Amino acid sequence: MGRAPCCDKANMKKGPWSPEEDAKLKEYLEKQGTGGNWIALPQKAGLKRCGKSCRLRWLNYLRPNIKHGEFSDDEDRIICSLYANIGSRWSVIAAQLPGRTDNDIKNYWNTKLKKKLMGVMNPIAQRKPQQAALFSSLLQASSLPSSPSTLLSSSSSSSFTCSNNSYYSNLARSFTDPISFSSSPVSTSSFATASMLHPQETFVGPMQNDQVKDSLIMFGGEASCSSSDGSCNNQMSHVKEEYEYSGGTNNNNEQMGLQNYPYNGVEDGQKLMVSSGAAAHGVLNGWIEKQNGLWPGDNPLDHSLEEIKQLISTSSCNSFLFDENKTGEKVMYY
DNA sequence: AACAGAACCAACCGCGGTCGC
DNA sequence: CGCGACCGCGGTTGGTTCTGT
Repeated sequence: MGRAPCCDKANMKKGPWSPEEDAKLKEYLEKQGTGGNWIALPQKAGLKRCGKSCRLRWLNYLRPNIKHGEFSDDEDRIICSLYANIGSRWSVIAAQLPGRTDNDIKNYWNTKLKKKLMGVMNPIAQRKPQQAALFSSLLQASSLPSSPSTLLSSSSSSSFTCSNNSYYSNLARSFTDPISFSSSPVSTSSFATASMLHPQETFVGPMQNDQVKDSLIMFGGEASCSSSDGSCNNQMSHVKEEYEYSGGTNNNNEQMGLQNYPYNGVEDGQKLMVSSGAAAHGVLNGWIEKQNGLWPGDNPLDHSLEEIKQLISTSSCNSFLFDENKTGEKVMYY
């Protein structure tokens, strides 16, 4: 019954690997391979290490063609784009970056890239042009549609799936308090909702009340999606309610067409809050403002979605496929 | 120069899915 | 079919290095 015990942990060495151990492991793996069994490997290789530890050491450090050091701008964009799409699935992201390990990318994201992005968010509210441009670039790198209305009008209500909705909430999570969201499940359970804030509504967040002007539009992650097929139709009612609350008009149809949702009518100077569900608890994330008819991601000088796709498609791994039919935007499968 | 705090990153831990018995 | 080991993943920890005072 069952397999043999894994390893005697009491006799296993832990902590940093010595050069001698590295050499032993590398030599063994280059000659013998894993043999499909990491657990038995350390004994065969003469190492007092757990098989899991050996595997990790090999994958993250000893494996050939591992790339260490600075991440390039293109790598940054790919990471941002994929994180916005699929969340913290580091192994999947790593598959798009040859030579990078999931651990490496995870560390890079947690220690540098996330801060880089978060550092951009506050100045956005303060309208510092240079950083706003960077934010714009990152939004575009994240395959953000040219405007919220693009996202919304491209989806019929019945096909308003989590794949679409995770898009904003995952992006929002990129900018949000890691304590609040780092442990949140990713794309399939998150949902971006939207609401028009009533001008008189009390609003607690980083912005001062006097900054909250008429017709603020809020995007935010919302409760988890419970349906087994990944669809979030139950959440549509939430959107609908908030829309009704906002005083807007809708067609009273259960399958309210999202094109009726008032993002198309957003005017210059109105702001979009990229946020998460925790906004209700006072955790906000940042603001983007429509100016001259454009959202930050509209800058025609920025990388297009096609360029991002190209970047990804020309990388070594072809496990990703864009499903153009589902959203016309950015649902990815692997 | 010494210390404190921040940043970095390798390694560990625990969980969920898979598979062998 | 059920149990339990194995595998791979993402989150977290803790030691080391860097930076500022």
